[in-house]
Amino acid sequence: MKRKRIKQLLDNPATGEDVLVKGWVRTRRGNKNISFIALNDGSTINNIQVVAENSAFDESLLREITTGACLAVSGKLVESQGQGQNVEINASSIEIYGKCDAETYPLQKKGHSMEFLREHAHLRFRTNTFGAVFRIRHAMAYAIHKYFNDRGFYYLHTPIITGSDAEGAGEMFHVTTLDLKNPPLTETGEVDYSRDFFGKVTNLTVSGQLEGELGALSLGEIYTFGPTFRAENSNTPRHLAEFWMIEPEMAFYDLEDNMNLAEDFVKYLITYALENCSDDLGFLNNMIDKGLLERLKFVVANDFVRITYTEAVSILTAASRKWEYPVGWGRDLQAEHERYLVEEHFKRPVILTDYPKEIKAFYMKQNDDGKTVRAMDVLFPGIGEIIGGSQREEDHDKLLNRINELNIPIKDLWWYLETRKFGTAPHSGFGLGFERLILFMTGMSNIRDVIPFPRTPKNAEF
RNA sequence: UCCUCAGUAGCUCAGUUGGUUAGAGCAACGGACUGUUAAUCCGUGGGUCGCCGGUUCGAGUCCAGCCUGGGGAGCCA
Repeated sequence: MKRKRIKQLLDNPATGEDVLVKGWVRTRRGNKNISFIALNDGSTINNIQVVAENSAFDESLLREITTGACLAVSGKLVESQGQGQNVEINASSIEIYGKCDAETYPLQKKGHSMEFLREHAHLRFRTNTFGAVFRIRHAMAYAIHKYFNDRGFYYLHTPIITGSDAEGAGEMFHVTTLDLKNPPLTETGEVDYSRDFFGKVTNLTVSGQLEGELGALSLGEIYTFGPTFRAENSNTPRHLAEFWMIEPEMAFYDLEDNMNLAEDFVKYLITYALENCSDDLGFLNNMIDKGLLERLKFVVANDFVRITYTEAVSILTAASRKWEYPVGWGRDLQAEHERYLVEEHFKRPVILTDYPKEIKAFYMKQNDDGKTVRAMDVLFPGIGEIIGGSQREEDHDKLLNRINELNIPIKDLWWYLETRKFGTAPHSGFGLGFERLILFMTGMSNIRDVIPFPRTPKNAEF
């Protein structure tokens, strides 16, 4: 008999048929006559109830059906006599693939703290919460590719190892094959990277943007979706040392087009989840965050507020409120300021644009006022900046001047500058932090719980 | 990295001004129960009190250092 997924049985229950399911025991209840086994195979958050008449099975086999054990069960799918489910399987045979010693298995029938489960990341997939989170994570990854593919964007693979040290997005992880105990040295006593694997200093990428621009300036619209690495000593519920980022980059888009895309994109993803992950979202809404569904629907239904940095500073200055950090034109906005705008003043997602050039990256398009750049940050309730992007500076000389002002070594960026020399074009793009999106989508509160194996300072277990 | 809180049974926690043998609920295990839904009821076992020093007649409790984790901040996505 061919195995059926539990999702399939529950979605289209063909009662009366013999079925075969395989999965892991969530709980087993019963008395000396009958056993009820809740079985889950990961296809859905819902379990199927297996009913076994104890007299039909060896006592030793029944004893081994404990929480966590892996079973193959065949039997007839019937309407349930009990209240909690529509259908159940009357087991005719049970095979135990993997026993699970109840005395040493870390997961219990009852709830565990997120911290405890994080330390058991190899097993936490077996919980309802993490099953839901990682099914949603998958659905979002798929929806991202679908969104862009349907709109003529090309998926571009930008390098993970980079020789460019000029992206300026944070501390980088060094990549080397040199013997750290005994590295080759130059005459002046420095490490001689010309004898390293790539013949130069290399790092793990902090962004695929610069390479993404190269693709956009010929392919038109591209996006990247890959791992990103930051060696910052950040210890917060919103930061990872290894995370996934989506970076679309579009020729002929100005900042307005860029904002329109970002807003449409995020709303599409939320809508996709609402339509395709309702069981998992419903569970998370009940167990993790009672306001989750309401918030997701609200974001889809309402326009994002769009204001300039300068307008935001005015609002913050006028707010009758004490700031821990001062507000003033030219200062970067702090978390408390962003939170006020999103969660109190506007009570909806906010896109801030046209920041002072001093607090933004070198590649952003300079406005005519000489003071601001065509930047945009999309701020979300609860998680802060979910998207950061800009129109890019396409003017070769303006870009070169800015690079020189910031003392960025041109030898690392000659190829980037050449795109402005040969057939330059107005273009824009942004970066969306995938895990921050998943935080918002699931109502989870710590970013370490929305990536299967989090990498953070002092933690690379599993 | 800074601020702050915490670390006691498998899990979640209590533990009095420092004082004899460190407790509870849940889980596990044994038993009862004719269909259970985080089943229920009765019973049993289970401890390097994060680590290392110090103070003291005596430290889970007080002090110093370190480690780990949570929350907040910075950096950012």
